[in-house]
Amino acid sequence: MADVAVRARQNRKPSRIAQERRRNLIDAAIRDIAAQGYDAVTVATICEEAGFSRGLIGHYFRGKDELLLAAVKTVADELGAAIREATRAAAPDPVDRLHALIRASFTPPGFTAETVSVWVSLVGAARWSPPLAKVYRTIWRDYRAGVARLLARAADAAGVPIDAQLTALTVSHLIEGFWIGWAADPEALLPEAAEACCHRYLDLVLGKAGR
Amino acid sequence: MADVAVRARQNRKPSRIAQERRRNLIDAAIRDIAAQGYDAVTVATICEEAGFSRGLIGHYFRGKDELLLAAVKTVADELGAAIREATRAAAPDPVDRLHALIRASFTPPGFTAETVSVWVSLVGAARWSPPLAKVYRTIWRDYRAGVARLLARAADAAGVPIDAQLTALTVSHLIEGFWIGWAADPEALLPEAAEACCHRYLDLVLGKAGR
Amino acid sequence: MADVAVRARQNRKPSRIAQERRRNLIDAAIRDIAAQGYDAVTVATICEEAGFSRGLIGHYFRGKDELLLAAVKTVADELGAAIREATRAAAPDPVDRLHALIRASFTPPGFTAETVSVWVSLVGAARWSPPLAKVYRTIWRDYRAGVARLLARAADAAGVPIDAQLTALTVSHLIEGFWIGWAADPEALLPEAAEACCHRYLDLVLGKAGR
Amino acid sequence: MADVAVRARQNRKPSRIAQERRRNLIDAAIRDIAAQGYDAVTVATICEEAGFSRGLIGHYFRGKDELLLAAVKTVADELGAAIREATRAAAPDPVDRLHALIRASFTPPGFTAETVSVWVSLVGAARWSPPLAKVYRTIWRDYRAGVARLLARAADAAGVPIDAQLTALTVSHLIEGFWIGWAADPEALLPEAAEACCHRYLDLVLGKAGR
DNA sequence: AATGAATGAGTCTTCATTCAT
DNA sequence: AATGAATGAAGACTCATTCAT
Repeated sequence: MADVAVRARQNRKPSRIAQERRRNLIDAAIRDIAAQGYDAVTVATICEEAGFSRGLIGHYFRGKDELLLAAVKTVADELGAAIREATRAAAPDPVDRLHALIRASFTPPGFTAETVSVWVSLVGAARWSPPLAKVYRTIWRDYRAGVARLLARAADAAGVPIDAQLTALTVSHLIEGFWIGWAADPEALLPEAAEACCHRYLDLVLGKAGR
Repeated sequence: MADVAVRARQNRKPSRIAQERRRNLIDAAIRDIAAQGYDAVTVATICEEAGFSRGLIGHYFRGKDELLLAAVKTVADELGAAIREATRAAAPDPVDRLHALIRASFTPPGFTAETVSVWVSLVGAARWSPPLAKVYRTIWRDYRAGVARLLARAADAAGVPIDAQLTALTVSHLIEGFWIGWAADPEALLPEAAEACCHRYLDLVLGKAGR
Repeated sequence: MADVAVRARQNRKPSRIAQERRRNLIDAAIRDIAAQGYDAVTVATICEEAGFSRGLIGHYFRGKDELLLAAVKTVADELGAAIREATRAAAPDPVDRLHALIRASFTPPGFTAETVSVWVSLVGAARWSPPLAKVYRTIWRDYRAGVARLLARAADAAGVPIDAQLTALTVSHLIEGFWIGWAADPEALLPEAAEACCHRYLDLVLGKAGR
Repeated sequence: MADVAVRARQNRKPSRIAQERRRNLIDAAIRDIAAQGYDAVTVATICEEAGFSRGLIGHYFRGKDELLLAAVKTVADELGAAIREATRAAAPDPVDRLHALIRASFTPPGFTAETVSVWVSLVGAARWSPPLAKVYRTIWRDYRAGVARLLARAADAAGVPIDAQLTALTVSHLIEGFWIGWAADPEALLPEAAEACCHRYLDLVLGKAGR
């Protein structure tokens, strides 16, 4: 059974090549989702995109669903990492960090056509797919918690009394709303404009002008 | 050819029964999308949900895609109408109207599991489907224009200088962000909380406290 | 889901046509097993044999396995019925009935290339397939019980003390052994010879000469 | 070409290691057939069972079919040998030898789960596979001839006039019937009971009581 | 107007086989 | 000698669509 082989490889020590192939396929899946849309993605198109034969997928994943889930997870992880990284790289001031977080949310590598496309797929399917729902919830919780922490500190420093939880909720969904809007109609919404709106909101909520 | 029949019915004068059947199928499609997710709907499940046989769809729609498109259009239209209606029903004061618009965005009949589910499907597929993209753009343009108009008047009345376009963009996507978030994980986000966040933002941007 | 349709049809009232199609496909499957061997049977070959398209199977069976199981059950049922019928049709004397049972085991309609081929498939797969094992056990239990009952009465009438259970076991497996042998190498074993051997054994065990 | 290598190894002088590997694979195939059923065996499962990698099979066999055929042949040979051996080891009296033959047919090493499983596979496929048919015919002919010879001598010694050919046919298929029955439903048929039935039949046919 | 029987293209999955290392 | 990565053909299954009744 292929199952056995897959599990053996996954549990023990995925060989270098196995890891590489999994990554090849995941990357191809991500590109394919971005290029054709989640619904149009096919085992055949993914493998072609990856430059391998159709059958290969069976060696490294239990099936199409597992590959797609892995792709979504990968994007979610890297997205989280990119934003965390950018935030950390900013000045220690919480306000600067929040602006850095916003900037990272609308510039590569966190924000790319691929990332957003996969994110939209995730969002669209999470409600009916427990595994996807879990991925969504995980990244979302971390994201919002980070924003809330920074907001609390920023408000404290600025002497502005805010509800950090609700404000974090607002910031998070504002960003998500722009993502979604951009995904649906990229020509109608410049990432720069979206980013500007978010910066403005932050300034506004922290009492630094900007409307 | 069935084509002829379809066109005849659609172009000339859709008989009462024809209109009713189309509506039956559209409603069933909407319910089905909400119940099973966009990817899982099939002609068979829709027709079963509608209480008709599989073959009926061919009499009233050119195919599955056309039915689904009609369903999305219907939701979009009714959503727009519901919000316009609620806005119009509010006091003439632009601020009140804006708050009414927000409230209508998170309460039935504009906001329901069905509406949101279909909306998510629309958003997720618009990028790769020109017809869906058109639907999305149309409703979005109207929505944003309405918000911008009200915002401009409200800011004027309040004597607060704001960029009505950018603020309208922000409000729109904030609401959309909450919609999407609720769709993906309904248990993590109460519509009431989302609505509250939007009201707050409005107050904030119009200089009426609230953080 | 096709499932729903299938179940609806199966549970409520399989329409005339549905019953007919199921039977068409079952018969085709039986012919196909006999013609090509169990391992070579394919959804495509069955449907072609039945004169229908590949997709039809999905309308009337949950899948290939269910169809094959139905085919085996059908053969088992008809085999049992054929033998019971022939036995019943014989003179009331238990010895006559036993000889009739043996004759029926080696002449149509109980004994045909189709019947035997399917039987061999059943036997070969029963050990690893619970559903097939159940079919096997059911028919076998009935068969053996019938033989044992007749044997007991026959021995009683003849005044010969025999162990009806063990003798029934012997008769049953003797017949089965001939079936299997004929299936494996039809040219090396005439059904008439096999039948003769069984009659002989019966005579022998009932004290009526024959070696 | 691998062909050349294979042929070279097979035709000229299979090296010690080559012989050993072939045997390893054959044994693994036999175990696998017994464990999972003929239909479920796979090159992958066989090689895993053997403790080697998937690719090894290509070095020692032309393909899966050849390996399976070799496995069946091996079982057939060893089965024949085991029974011949047991028969030969018995007292020279033909009756004793016949009983020894029967005993050997229901006790290891001739009769094991592996042997019987493979035998069932052979029987089930022989009709549609000339090579398997040949294996079946060969072993069967020898077996029956041996039984017939012993029977003739035994009947002669006992002064009982029997048709040695037909009786040998009966004995052979009786045993085969029990094998098959045990294979299909091991829990319903004790090998001891089967053996007892065969001994009884022998006694009966040779005029030594037992019913 | 409505049904549902039938089709067949499209997709996923399995697996024997090949072959470079 | 052995590995295991890769292939691609074959098969089962799904499902939108057609059409006779």
